[in-house]
Amino acid sequence: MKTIRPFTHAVDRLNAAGLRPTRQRLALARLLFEDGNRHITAEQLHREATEGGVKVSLATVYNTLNQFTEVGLLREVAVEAGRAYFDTNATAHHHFFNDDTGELLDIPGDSVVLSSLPDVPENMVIGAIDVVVHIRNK
Amino acid sequence: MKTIRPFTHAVDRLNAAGLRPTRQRLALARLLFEDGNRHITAEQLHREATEGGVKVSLATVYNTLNQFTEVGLLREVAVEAGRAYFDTNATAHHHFFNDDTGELLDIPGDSVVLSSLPDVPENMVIGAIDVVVHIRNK
DNA sequence: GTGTTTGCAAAGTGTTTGCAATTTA
DNA sequence: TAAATTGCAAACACTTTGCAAACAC
Repeated sequence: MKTIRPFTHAVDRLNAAGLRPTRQRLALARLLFEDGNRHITAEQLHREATEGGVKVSLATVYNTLNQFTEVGLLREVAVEAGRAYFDTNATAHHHFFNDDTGELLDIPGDSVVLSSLPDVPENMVIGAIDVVVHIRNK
Repeated sequence: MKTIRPFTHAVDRLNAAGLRPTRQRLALARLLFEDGNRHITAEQLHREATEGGVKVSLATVYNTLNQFTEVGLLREVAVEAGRAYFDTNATAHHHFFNDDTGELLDIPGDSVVLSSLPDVPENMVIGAIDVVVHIRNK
């Protein structure tokens, strides 16, 4: 055994999520999950797959990212209108967004903490909380 | 004088920002700023203007919203990919976003406070900080 | 075999842009 | 009248969808 994988194999992830481990989904899952936390757009993932010799259409990349998000494997992060970012870390955490480059970055550890939660309007519940700290070159 | 305006007149705002007070910009500025804090998309503002008898093209609404944002009259809030929201309160504050209805709402007062700011990557500065609390019907 | 998934191309959103006509200063 | 602004339509960027062919179980 050469490497220690932090999580299960891609096949197991897909099975656990009830998604058939097709060639395309497996390849995308490996790209997404085998290198730790990633922040990626559909175009980026498609390019990576293609350059890595994986034949998959852009439409399938979109569909797959959406499916993965639905089953909780990914989290979608809203940072700018017009482009969807997906985060392989689906647990609660926050982000830097580089407005110059479009790069999305985890904010390490607990260095941002919300000191209190607001009162939520009547009959509503809180879903996700997104904190995006926009940064740019000095 | 019938009403007390919390801020200057639309004309003055535009002049102060170095934008010519054209018929379209004046009408849009009134819709945006005369009723206090608003959260609005280009489509919504265009519909409002049209229904209120103001003739203005959707393209001009987009251009105007972008110009207003550039000069600091508005703030753009990223809440979901694919749609831009503009906030007439350009000062630092946070938002509820109703995932069911697409409605964007100020979080009142200081009920959310970031207890500490993260260390920013080398040679970078913090621009805006967006906190979006997603809510939905119970 | 049967139901699922894929790829393609077409369609769908939301937004920006080129340019002639209009408006503003 | 010179420069800025507008409206229209076309272009754009990103994403979704319909459907026949390919695939997984």
